[in-house]
Amino acid sequence: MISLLLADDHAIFLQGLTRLLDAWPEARIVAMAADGQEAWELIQRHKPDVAVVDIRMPKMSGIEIAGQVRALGLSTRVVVLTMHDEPALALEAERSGVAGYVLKDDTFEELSQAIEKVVSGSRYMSPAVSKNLHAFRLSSGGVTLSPREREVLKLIASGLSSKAIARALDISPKTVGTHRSRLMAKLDLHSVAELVRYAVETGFLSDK
Amino acid sequence: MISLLLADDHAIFLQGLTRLLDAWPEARIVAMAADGQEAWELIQRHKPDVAVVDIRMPKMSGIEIAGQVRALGLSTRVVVLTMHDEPALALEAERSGVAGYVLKDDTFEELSQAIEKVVSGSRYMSPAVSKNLHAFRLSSGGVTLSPREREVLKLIASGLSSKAIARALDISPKTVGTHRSRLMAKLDLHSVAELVRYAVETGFLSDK
DNA sequence: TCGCTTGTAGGGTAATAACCCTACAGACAG
DNA sequence: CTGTCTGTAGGGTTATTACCCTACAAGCGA
Repeated sequence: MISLLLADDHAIFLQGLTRLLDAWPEARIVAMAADGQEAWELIQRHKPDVAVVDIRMPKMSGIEIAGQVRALGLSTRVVVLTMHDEPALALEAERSGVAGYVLKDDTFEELSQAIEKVVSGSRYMSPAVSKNLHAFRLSSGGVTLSPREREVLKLIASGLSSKAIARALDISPKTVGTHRSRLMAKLDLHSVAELVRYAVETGFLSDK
Repeated sequence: MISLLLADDHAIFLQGLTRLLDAWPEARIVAMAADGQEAWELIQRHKPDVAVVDIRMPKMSGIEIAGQVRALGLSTRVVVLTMHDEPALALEAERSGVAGYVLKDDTFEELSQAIEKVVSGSRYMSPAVSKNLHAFRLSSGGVTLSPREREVLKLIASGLSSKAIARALDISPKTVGTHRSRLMAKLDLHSVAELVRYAVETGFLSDK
């Protein structure tokens, strides 16, 4: 019997998912959470076999949870459930030690399969995502943004000007400009508008 | 017995919701759809009492469906289910004739209440949203963007420069600038970055 | 009819962004 | 220990944006 923790900030979704999993004999739900921090605390307390967590949650993202789980060497396997079929996010998840990656527009069968897969020790990625991820890697998209670049990107996407970002980070506006240029070069984007769109769509603002 | 149509592009969510509604004796699900267009066709065919639809769906948004339902004078009441507690979207929904507005982070009880409410002829809006909507209206946020302004906003958020937008719409870059200024004045935003963020977050790109 | 909004377009100026460089210290990987 | 990446910062130029105006015809609602 697989012990499960579920975390999602959308109550209706959580309720529905609970029903689906209740009807699945392989697993037993041992805890539920409505935000990331709560989920993380419950994982430490209950040490479930698998934690099924949303990526986009208040306080702490599913990816951060996976990072913590790995950092503390817990045996819990993390399966993230997300709406966005976003290669950049999937890459991020992979790097954080996420064991399973399932889309909300996959079916429940896909999810239960993922859960079984990850308890057996392997990784599972929704076919739709892995296909895109592959294409993404090939298309020179396998870029890694440095922590500082992420930080700057987040601020750009928040609507701050270079000058404002410079003040916020206590660096020169020229340095902000350099970071912006490098971001644009790496991502092959050519205007703030595109950067902001990229950031919002890949969840830079709300997730991390 | 209330007849229902469900539409959501997230299969897991739809499956979970189905379980929840199956266990609710008041209603019977007569049709389900995975995208907006399919939902709209099934509404015309089955004429359900209530259509519970996601806002953000491929091909056709829940708001567009509500508009069509009203345009054809169908008796079906539309309840939109959305993740985003976004006053601008709620206003848009209200104007399109949506009868109920429920957030995915409300509970199922909230949804069933909304369904009962709308069949009885009244409107239902999730308390969290109506609170924000009220604040939004007061805070001079009750702005209406003209069709042309929406169009320009969409292009700005797509990453096009004024010059490019001018070419696309076959108008002068100066006119684009005027639209941009008016958008910024109306929305109290002061940079493309903020406009793009606003557009993406209120779903201008993917929803409408 | 009067006022308001819309869509169009222009003249200005100042600030910012976008793109070109260079430079250098520290980290880290091969 | 040599090369690449990162974070820092500067000098340039040009393009674009942001913010001032004005203007006018069309439409719409009071």
